[in-house]
Amino acid sequence: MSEGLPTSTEQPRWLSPDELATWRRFTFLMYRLPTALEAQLRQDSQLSFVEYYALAALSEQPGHRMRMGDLAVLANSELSRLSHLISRLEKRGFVRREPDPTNGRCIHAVLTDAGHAHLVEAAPGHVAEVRKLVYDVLDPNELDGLRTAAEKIIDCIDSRQ
Amino acid sequence: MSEGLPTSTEQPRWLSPDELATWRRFTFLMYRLPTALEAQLRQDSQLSFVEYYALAALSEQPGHRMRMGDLAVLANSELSRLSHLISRLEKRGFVRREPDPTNGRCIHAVLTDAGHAHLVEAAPGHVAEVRKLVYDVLDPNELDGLRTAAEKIIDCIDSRQ
DNA sequence: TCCTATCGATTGAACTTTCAACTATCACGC
DNA sequence: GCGTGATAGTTGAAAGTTCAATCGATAGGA
Repeated sequence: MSEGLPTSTEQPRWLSPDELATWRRFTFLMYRLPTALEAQLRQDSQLSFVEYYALAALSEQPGHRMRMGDLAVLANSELSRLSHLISRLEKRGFVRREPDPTNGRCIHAVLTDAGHAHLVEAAPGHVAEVRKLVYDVLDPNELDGLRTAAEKIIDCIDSRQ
Repeated sequence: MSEGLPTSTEQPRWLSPDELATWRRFTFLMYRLPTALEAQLRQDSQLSFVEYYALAALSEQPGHRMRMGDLAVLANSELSRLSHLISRLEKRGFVRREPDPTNGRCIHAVLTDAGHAHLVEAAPGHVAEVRKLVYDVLDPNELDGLRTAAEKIIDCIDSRQ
């Protein structure tokens, strides 16, 4: 059913045609942009979007290491998903697991040298793609708007538990 | 690796700290918003985001029917994904397949009465969620900016094949 | 007419994500 | 010290997606 035309007798606050058009463009973007970026990453570096950002997050930590739970937050993943993902990266030799000496419950994901090297190879191509698809296309004003909008929506989601 | 600090000798056009911050917020949004919307849809209507928009697209067509390929475009899916998805919806009685009499290669996905009824049940809750998370949060100016930004990025992606 | 290429769609296998159940460790009150 | 509950992470199965192979229908040329 179209969100533009009420056919139920329930809530009356449907989207206006204009709002609907914006929504369609935006959902399309939320699908297409990740797809486009992943295509480049897979092609050139055999990495998915999440894998790249997991490695990237590790590379920014002192000691190239991080607790699984913290990494899950940075990589926008649930713990279970991250655990599987790290297992796969471990098999490829990009990451290893080490127990946290200060807390027996915690596990550190540690970037290996091979993993770091792979990331260093992958980063320029990925960043170039982000530039081409986003930063070269929007002017600073539009970028700022995007950031504000993103922050507002995220705050709203966060504020509901 | 951080996109903010070059460690490779290749391309020099890294993101500035400001650009990087914007990018992080935006990727976070691209993950969180669909997740939040899907949570509501699954909870209240046992539908995924794609399933909802596939049913919605069908409901807007004359005869509540559409060729698989066209539906794939509207639902932001590849044909294979859509084929599996329609099979699942078919099992639940929301959709059926019919051959296209005008072209033996084509198949129509047809919304059943049960499927339409389910969509009518689902729509108000979903639209309310979109309102709450997006339209109630952004002012018309910001919405407009979002739309322009989305259009520009999509155009850019489309223009590269 | 036949041969080939292309199109629209399906299929099954491989892969990834999700979900629920489980293990192990720690924190706290008693 | 000893249960009880919360925390951190893993695991396996189920669900969903992606990829490559396939199949039938059609279009276009020799």
